[in-house]
Amino acid sequence: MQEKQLPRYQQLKELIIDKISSGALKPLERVPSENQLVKMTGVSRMTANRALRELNNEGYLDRKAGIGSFVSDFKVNSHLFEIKSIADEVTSRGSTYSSVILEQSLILPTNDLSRIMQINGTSQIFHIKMVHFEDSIPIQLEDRYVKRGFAPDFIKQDFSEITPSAYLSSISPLNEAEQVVSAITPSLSISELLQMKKDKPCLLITRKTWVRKVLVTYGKFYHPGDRYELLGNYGPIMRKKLSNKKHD
Amino acid sequence: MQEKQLPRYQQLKELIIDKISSGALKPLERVPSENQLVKMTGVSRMTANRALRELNNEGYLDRKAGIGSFVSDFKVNSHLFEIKSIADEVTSRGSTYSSVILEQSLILPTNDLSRIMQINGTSQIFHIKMVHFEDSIPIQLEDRYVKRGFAPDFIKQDFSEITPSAYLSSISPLNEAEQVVSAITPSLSISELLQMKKDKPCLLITRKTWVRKVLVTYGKFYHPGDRYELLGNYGPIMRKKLSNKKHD
DNA sequence: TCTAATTTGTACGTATGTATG
DNA sequence: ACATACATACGTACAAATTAG
Repeated sequence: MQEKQLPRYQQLKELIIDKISSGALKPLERVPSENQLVKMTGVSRMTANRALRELNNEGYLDRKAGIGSFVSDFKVNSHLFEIKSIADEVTSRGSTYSSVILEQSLILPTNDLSRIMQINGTSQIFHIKMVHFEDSIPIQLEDRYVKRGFAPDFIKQDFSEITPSAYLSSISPLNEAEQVVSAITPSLSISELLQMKKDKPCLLITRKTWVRKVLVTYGKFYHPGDRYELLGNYGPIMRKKLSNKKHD
Repeated sequence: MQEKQLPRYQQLKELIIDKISSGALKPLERVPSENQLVKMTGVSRMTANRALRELNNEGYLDRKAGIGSFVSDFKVNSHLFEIKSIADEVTSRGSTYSSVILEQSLILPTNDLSRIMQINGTSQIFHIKMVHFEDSIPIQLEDRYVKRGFAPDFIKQDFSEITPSAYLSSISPLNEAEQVVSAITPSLSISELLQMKKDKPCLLITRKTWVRKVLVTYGKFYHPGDRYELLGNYGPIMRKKLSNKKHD
């Protein structure tokens, strides 16, 4: 039903979020200024200001006085989700990142997989399996499935250059994620790939991500329990912005 | 140095956050209305509105048109931190919660502990050790230290009635937290307390919480890997408010 | 049911300051 | 010096929700 219309600042926000989600506005691109929004939509400048200011607070935009408002790049988005690219994580610790690709293919999903990814069993999906290293020591086994329509060129990418996570974020900012963290005893093959001693535990992160309410990826990420920790900060600490980017 | 003064709406926000953090304003208590803030501080109503509105968005306050603005209760705060009381978690799944207390005492910290908790080695601190059960099956071993000054009556509490987490939140909303999640092989004693099979992994959460920039608790939470998962949602899903509370 | 008072929510208009190019 | 763009602040107005009488 929804007879009632949303407030104008909210309509403006959703208009812009939609453009970001659909890819019409890409990371680092300029969004209309407050005054442009005034001319375009007829709202007052304070209303346009509120829309852009709140989008900034929510991490969708980066704004700078005298410059303009820009769509956040995927780093900021991943910060929003507390999900960082593993390569960034490693290099930010001052270590050397490397990777080995075990599989990169287009496959038919199993029954379980087609159910989880909410697709027809006859639609092919991408599968990537790779190990990520920090200073030549394995720290993550990535086993990920990607919906074909979302990233048609997934199979052609060189994932030793850009991680799947970073590549997917570059296509379109992911706007929803769910992850489950658990501790497991790894299978023999996983244990070997991660060069773990027998009977040592694994930290397993199972993650789904959505774009515009459509599930686009499903992945399992295995970490050696004694070589990896998942860190979370909550509270005012979060309120730090990095930036120092060039625009245009 | 900070010659430059903060914007007035920000000063107002910090004024109110300080009162919440210090306990001068407790959960569910009324905060001054916009018009009262106008009279008290001389700002315009829109400035007072912005301060209260942002505190609402950040989860510090619950506002209702026609009623007023109130400090969020600890449930909302824990939502902010993504840290729920284990008892709530269990009962919200429809299971029965119970617990066994192993230790509840005032102790002298070890060297490591006094360093971690940033206190003098001669100051006593509280120690609680207990097991939490879901339908009589152990799901968490809690091993927590609490600074004495923060909760002087900690030792007298009946933690079979209220969990340490809920009790601490009731004293003062925690406004900062850090947690590290890892997978470990539990020691024999932990493995027995959690009724785990030999060599099964544990999910270990090590958590520190602060109030007003002062570390008040440090705890380790052990979960059987096959009976516990840590769930995180990120994105627009988070934007749900429950409420239905009585005010006055 | 009606009215009035209070409180929040939204919207507009205006003004001034600061940062950038 | 000037134009552009964001940041803050004040003032006003009306609407919607709630409570008190």
